[in-house]
Amino acid sequence: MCQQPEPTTKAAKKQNSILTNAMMVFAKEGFRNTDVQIIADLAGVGKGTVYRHFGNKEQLFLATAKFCVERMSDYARRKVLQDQEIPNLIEANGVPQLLRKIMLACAEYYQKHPQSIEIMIQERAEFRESVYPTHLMFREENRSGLDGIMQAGIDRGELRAINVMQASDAFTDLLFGCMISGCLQGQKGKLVERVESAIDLLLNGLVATDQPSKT
Amino acid sequence: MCQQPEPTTKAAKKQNSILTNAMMVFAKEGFRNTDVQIIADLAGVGKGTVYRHFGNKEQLFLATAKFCVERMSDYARRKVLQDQEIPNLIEANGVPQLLRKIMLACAEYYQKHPQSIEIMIQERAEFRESVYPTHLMFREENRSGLDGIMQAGIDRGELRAINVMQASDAFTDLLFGCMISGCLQGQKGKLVERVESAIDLLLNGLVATDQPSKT
Amino acid sequence: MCQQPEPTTKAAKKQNSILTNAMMVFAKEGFRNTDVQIIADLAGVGKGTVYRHFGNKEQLFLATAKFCVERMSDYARRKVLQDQEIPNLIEANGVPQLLRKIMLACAEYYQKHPQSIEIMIQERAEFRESVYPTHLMFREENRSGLDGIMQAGIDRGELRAINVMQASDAFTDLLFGCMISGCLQGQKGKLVERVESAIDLLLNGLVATDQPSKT
Amino acid sequence: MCQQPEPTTKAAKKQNSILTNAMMVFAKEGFRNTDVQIIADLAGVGKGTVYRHFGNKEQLFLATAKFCVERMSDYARRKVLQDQEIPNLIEANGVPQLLRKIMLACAEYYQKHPQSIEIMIQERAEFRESVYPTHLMFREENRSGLDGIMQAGIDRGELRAINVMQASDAFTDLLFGCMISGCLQGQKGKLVERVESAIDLLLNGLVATDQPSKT
DNA sequence: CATGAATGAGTTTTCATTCAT
DNA sequence: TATGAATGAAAACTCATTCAT
Repeated sequence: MCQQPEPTTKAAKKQNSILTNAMMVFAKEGFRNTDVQIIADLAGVGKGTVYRHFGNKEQLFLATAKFCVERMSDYARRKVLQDQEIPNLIEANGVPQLLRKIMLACAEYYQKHPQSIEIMIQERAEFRESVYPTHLMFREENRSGLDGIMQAGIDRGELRAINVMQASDAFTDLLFGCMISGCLQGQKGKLVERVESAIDLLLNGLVATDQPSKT
Repeated sequence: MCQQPEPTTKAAKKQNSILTNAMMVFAKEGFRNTDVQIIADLAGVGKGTVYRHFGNKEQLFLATAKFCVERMSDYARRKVLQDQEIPNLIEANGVPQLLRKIMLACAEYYQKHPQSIEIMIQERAEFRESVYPTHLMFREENRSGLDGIMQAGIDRGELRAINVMQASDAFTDLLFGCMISGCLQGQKGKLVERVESAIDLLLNGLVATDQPSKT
Repeated sequence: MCQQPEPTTKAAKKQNSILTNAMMVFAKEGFRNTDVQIIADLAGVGKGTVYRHFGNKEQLFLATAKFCVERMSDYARRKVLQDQEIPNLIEANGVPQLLRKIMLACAEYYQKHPQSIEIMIQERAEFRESVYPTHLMFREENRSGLDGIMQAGIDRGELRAINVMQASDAFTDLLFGCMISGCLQGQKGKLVERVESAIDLLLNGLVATDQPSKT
Repeated sequence: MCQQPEPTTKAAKKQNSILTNAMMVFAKEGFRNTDVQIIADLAGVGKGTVYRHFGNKEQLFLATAKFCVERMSDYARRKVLQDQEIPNLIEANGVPQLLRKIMLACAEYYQKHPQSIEIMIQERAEFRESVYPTHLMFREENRSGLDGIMQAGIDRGELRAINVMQASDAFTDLLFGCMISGCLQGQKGKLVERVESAIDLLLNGLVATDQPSKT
């Protein structure tokens, strides 16, 4: 389960090999530090072939970033949905638990593939506003999903009557922050743990709930 | 109030001018994309002078990052403390409010100086684990302060009996995430707003507190 | 006769062209004074091509030095041997005459190609002990030949019972000295003459042979 | 005995210190590789002072070369003459022995101060024909002396009736060759030995003197 | 006179991109 | 279609020389 489907055509296999190796090298060396020749060598193709397939280094990188996000997305979707529909999952888990599962699924993927984190950072660092970052596009696409789940949580009385968009942002920002700052100093292996703790705090809050009585 | 003290000696002024311009250019172009010549030109000095002062491009960048973090730190300290002691502030504001103020002070600085955010991202992207990132060192230095405030909050019954280290991490990760993902697409001007909303959610939680009664 | 065989493949021709021009420029300007761009321009290739073929300036220079020594070696070998075996030559000429011919063949080459002398000096000046100089390697390879001829001379009663290694050294040192100090002030055209005179003196000695009778 | 007289005035001492350190650095690093700053630092003066005294790097180097040759010359003169006149020395030693002593005195100096050899090579490599090399000027100045001694040797029947100029050249060329090629591979300590053997061969010749009997 | 900070011309080297085979 | 040799623009860095203090 949770395996990537293998590409079938020969051309697709070659593309896949290039992207896989590009991911490794870009993650290890950074975008500017990466020599396309190295990627071509690792993929076992000529440099010209890389350019034929992806146009230029920038597009190769962006394709790599997209590749990473899609793999993450696939992984999380399979992991969370497991062939069920969102409403069923809400019913079965309750919204808070479902939100937790979604975040943890993402964290799990990134913990297994820390290269994806590097790619994401490289993309942000190199392309800033000039290219709409792949992972933000991913977030945008999935925002409505997250927003919908949150709204359901409010409707079901499981969540406070918060602003769903702000809450979605807080969720993803928190995930981001954990990934970027938390994966240094050998902490890469503890990403899931860190995200879990952070999400629990976000769900339940830091302030003592019997606080009002104090007033 | 909240102004940087100006450097007095001539040499310090020159260093300051180089760093200020370096900050602008590195933030705009990214580390690898920056030609040191441009910084020298903007600072009104020869390229040799830049190298004389900072050794090489890498050290120039790291000095710039340190410069940014120190300015942020000074700003937040002045803004939050206002010549008072932490215990007094806790007494006067309560812990949740104080935590809010600290985060907002940081957010305010970064909203005013979005270049600092870029510098931070560039540092992470370029130097990864090889150099202990300046902003993480800053965080490390200040962690004990944040931890202490949280502990006081628990002792005072204002915060739940959470793990203070995890909570500190969650706070800073959230701030990070907001800065990095939120400052795109013209949202740089809304950083404070975004952080404010996120911190409120983290403080109060998403889950409805009267939830148990529903069961 | 005594012509270099031309390289056949296209790649070899290009390498040859680069080396030939490198020899000219290095000899004229010196190693440190030479801009690789100039060599590339003269060879009619891009600078990148030069680096592609030779790695860096240092290796380009060392390849040039090797190129020079090999050409000299080929020239001298063809000139002296003329398709005969050493023993035959000894028989036909006698050892002193053969030694003379060898030295003169080398001198002839250097007189025709004074650039080779410059390259040799540059190599010694720039790389000192760090790289085992090309021409010393050449000497080492050919020492045994020279030693053998000398030993034959002693055996045949043509040479005094000298130490053959010391004598070989003296021969080559003398050639060296003539080349380096003698090729200044327009004396380059007289190298053969100078070597010839010096070798004759070395062969026959300066001291009057009827000297003993004076005692 | 054989000590350099110390400079007396303050300015002269400073010049001397600069030259001594320049000799060390130029010999170790080569002319182009040497940073004038290093020399200034070692001499304990400002870089400006070096330029004030010597004009530019080239002139500093040439002054250093001159300094080296003069020290060598002084050393050899003191060592050979020992307060006597040339005619007396000829009378006392005979010409062949005197020539030997002269060469060995030079060799001794260079063996003690191999840096001087490097300086000589650097000068030749860097300045070629453009500047009349210091050591060749030295040779020119002393040629008449050597020529005179040789002529005396011929007149006294100690030397064959050779061409004295050619013989002088052969002597110095041989010394040169020994110095330049012989002082590699840790052989610097054996320079005197090598020169001694070479000079003996040059004096006595390689060809067997009873050769005529063979006819 | 002495100093050493400032300068910028000059060089090496890399690597994205092209295009002839 | 695939290749990889060729290219040259671009950038980091050095250091001889100057000159204000």
